Amino acid sequence: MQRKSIKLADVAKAAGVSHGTASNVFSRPEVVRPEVRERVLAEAQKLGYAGPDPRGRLLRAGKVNAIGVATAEPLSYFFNDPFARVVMSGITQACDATGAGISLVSAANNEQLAWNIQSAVVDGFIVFCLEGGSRLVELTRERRLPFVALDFGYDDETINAIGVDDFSGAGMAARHLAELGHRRFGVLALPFDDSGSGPASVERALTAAYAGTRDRLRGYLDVLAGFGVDTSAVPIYETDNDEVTTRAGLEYLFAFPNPPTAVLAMSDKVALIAIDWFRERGIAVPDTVSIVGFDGVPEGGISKPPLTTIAQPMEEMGRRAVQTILEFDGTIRRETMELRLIGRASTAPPLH
Amino acid sequence: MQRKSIKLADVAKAAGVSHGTASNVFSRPEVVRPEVRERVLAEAQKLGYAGPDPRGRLLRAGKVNAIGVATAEPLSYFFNDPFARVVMSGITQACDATGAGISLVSAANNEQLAWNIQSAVVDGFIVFCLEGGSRLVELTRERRLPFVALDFGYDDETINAIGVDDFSGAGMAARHLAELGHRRFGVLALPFDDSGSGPASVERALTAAYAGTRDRLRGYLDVLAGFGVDTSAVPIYETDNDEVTTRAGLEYLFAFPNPPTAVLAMSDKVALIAIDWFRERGIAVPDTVSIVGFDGVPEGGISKPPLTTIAQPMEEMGRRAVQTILEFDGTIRRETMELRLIGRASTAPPLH
DNA sequence: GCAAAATTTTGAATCGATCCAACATTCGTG
DNA sequence: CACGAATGTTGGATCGATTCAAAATTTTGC
Repeated sequence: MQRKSIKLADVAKAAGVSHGTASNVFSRPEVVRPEVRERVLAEAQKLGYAGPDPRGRLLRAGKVNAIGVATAEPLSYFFNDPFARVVMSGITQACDATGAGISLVSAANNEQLAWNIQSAVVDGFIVFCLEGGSRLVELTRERRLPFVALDFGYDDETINAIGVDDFSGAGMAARHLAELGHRRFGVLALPFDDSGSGPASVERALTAAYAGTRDRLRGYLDVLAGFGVDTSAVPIYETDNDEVTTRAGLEYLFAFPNPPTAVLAMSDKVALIAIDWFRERGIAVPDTVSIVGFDGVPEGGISKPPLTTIAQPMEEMGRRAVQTILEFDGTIRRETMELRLIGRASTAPPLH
Repeated sequence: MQRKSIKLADVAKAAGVSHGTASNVFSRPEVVRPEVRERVLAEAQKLGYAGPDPRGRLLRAGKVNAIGVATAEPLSYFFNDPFARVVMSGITQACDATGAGISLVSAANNEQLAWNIQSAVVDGFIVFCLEGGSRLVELTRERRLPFVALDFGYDDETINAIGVDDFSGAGMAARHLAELGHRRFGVLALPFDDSGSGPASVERALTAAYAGTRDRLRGYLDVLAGFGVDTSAVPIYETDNDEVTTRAGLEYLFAFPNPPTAVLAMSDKVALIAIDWFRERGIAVPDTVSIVGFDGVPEGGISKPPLTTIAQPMEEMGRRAVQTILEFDGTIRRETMELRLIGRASTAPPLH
């Protein structure tokens, strides 16, 4: 805009006062004599001074009053993914209440991500730990700012985390179906590690790198075993939590001679894709097949049929995350939030 | 964390090099001898140095590589409002492509807002101009950074803006209904100014402070007049674009002895609330009443019945906004985006 | 072995503010 | 009028880095 940007010192000089006084005019106006204040303000106006540059202020001030929200997904994730959106909703509530700002941090490639995390001007980070979360956590840790991992997919006890009890949550889903009378199951899993999708053996699944996925699977199988199901025969398909791999997973599960009467999906997203797939093939839900999701996203309430699911208190998690950052005092805080079975119309007793 | 935070100078001293060299180790590693680099890095590690503080860097560097997105609504608006979400989706796409970050700026009260805008560390602003937009624009203008107003609700030719042709868009909606044969209309308007909701006269509406609302109304009436409708008799209700006032508006419109067969809603949000209201009362849409919305939010595609609407290219607007900021060269850019009628099942010829 | 060229390192200047101890001025009061 | 208190103003120090011209060192060429 200007040839060279005006700074506070220029204004001070023009008004014939010290820069200290000029600074006071803007940051503590009551301390300077009205007459002088007017003069400085007038001069600032004349020079086209844009007001104290936050960069300068920031350097001096301790805190920024903004928190960073980081993910390894592209930025659009925050606005398009249902889970993220609900969590963000909770985060914004807490930020609105305390007047804190939000910086969205993310990047397409890893290098960008590192840079973006290193250069975010924030008081702390909330990290969405999805696949590849551990790298993100390392990057964030290096900033040595308070940060909290959301949805901890692994068990590093040295960082703040807010997560859920995947094991017992999955158990609730399995028990719900088993109590309805189901005995033939299929599992649509989330990624076990970075290696891609496909059918998975129980052994592989139980030694998965991603603790969240692993615990959910353990939760399923543990309960099913209690109901006398031969868990080693339960087909498991590892999806990428996307449409293509979920559909591939369904083809796999329903190619068996004795297909499942109940599907355990590790995310609502996968479950909703499955419901579409069933409809397309004329497979009745819940009459022919029951399905339970995981997460509790709003979309699950309006699908046809509405989805039975294990709901995470997403908004609450977002709010807690902000609190954890703002109130951080050096002691690690790890919270496990309650999961809740929401029984809707996608589950029913098996026909036979 | 630390008693006192480690800075680059400390590391430099510890490693026995100048701070200039220490700086190079981090920002241009290739320029310093490997041996020295290792030593500095090792020392940094030992001291627990968190890497160059972005605040310091920022002061020196010209640009921040982040853009601010501002609104007078609370932060949750960005994640809960359908219109905002789709626009944000476009904004994030453009930011992802260029590697820019996003800071969300907003505040519950006006004072906070001013402060937040003044202290946002960004290269420019995208301003969501809703009600109260002009104050927001003034605040932003004072920062003397590039900024672009989205959905320009008023006609200040001195600022960048990306908007739509409200007049002709509204005309499309009205023509669609008129051509179906409708002659009795009701209008659910957005706010005309800050003064609250209620029935509005045509005169008041046509002199409204908010140009967007005014132009949409003019667009409706202009076309309707062309079809021989007595526009002075068309009931208009000013809503706050929320549930309560929309329902009040519907009570008003449908209390007339000869109620409308077609409703012109100035936003999809209002239109979708209306559809709910109709269903609750057993009023068939589109058989008894047709309704056209405005905006083209995704929800309109899955309502029952799906909503006929005037769609704004929201994602594209978001993308353009980012470009406008990043490519700003001092020349004002005002873009008018194309609107498009999406005909869906909420409109049909009147029964009689 | 030495001058010239290439590579590294140095340290002062700068970015734009805020803070604060010291100094200056004004005011009230006996 | 003098003195202490109250109120305003000053300018140096600081926040934490980057930059760049100049100085120091190493390498190259002959």
